[in-house]
Amino acid sequence: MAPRRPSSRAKILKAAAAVAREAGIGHFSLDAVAARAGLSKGGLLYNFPTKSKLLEALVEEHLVEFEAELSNYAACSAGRPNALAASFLAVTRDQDYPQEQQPAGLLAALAKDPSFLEPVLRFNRQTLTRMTATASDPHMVLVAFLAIEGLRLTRLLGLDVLDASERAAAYAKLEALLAASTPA
Amino acid sequence: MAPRRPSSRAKILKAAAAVAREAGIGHFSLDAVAARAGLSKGGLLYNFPTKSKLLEALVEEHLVEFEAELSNYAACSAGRPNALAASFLAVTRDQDYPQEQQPAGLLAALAKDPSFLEPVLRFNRQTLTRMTATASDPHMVLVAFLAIEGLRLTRLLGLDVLDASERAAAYAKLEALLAASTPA
DNA sequence: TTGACTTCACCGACCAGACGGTACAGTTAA
DNA sequence: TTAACTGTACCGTCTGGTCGGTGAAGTCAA
Repeated sequence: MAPRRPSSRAKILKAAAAVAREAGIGHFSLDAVAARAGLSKGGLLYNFPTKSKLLEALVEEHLVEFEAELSNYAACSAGRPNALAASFLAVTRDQDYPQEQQPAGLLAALAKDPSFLEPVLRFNRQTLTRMTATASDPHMVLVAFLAIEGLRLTRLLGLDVLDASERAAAYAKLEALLAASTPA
Repeated sequence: MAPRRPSSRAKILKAAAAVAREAGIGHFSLDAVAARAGLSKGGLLYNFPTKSKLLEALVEEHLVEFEAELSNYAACSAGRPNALAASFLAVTRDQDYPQEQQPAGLLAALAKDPSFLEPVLRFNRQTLTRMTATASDPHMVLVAFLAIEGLRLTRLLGLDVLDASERAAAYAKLEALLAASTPA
């Protein structure tokens, strides 16, 4: 599991993410990744013996990064009601990047085989379970989770219809709902 | 615009949707669509001169169907607060199909070229504008819209983590929030 | 009526390029 | 020396798209 030469692997993963974003999913080719990483195809395939392994690693990397990001925010939200949901929201707000910076690797993986997203599904399920476990109003947390996923996924797919002020309003409203949530 | 022989076009579009669902996006090939439609590739390309045109039509068809569905529900919601949002929610609830019945053609189109989803973006933008225009609490409607999109997109991508009872609870909570919404 | 001609809808062989993956020889650091 | 790593050449497959047909139906002049 531990890479012997982490620099190559990391470089490749970064290049792969860039290719997925720029070339578009569906044009995610090994040649493109190798070229982008400043590497020959042989070198690429030495590090990732198949395209599937590369996509798997890309999904894995994204999850690890996101998890780290989430726990960074945990401190700020600690003690507040619905702390985890508030962190999830805060991460999403602060990652409000334009479409060119989305983790398109997830989509490239999906295009190859939907089952590559199973780790994401497990992570989301676990996060949701933790979020509702301590919630004063679990149903409100469900709605908030869905809204946040709505924000994240519309962004990922380039289907984000909210303008900047609407997004800000949505974030604020969600924060308020989470902070004030009591069973209806 | 009006097809001279609608039967072939309709048959092909149906087959294309089926192929997108069953073969998975990324394996959406013209040969597969032609075979599924009981047609030669030549015949397919007679009706849709390029793959792009086919995907375009697939997206268009989906939007038309969804729009019709939405206006079917408009009557039921008429008069209620946030009528359009309520309809949008109701359609989403009643289309709570398993993942095998999702409009995967949208993803196939996305894989080929993200700009194929622009009509969807326009439609969503328009729907959201109409939803907020008459809302007593526009920010609540924003949140509801995002939550519904969350439901729809997680479903589409196979990332739906809610179990049946949670989904039911989420639908109910959203209905309640929309029905009772007054400015916070 | 009939025969020449046109259009429509479709067929299927074929092609060129892209792509994933293999084979293997070379290089370099320990 | 050896093991980790890289580069290059190549292969087979898949796939979108082209192209020359084919039969059925219709049109129309003589």
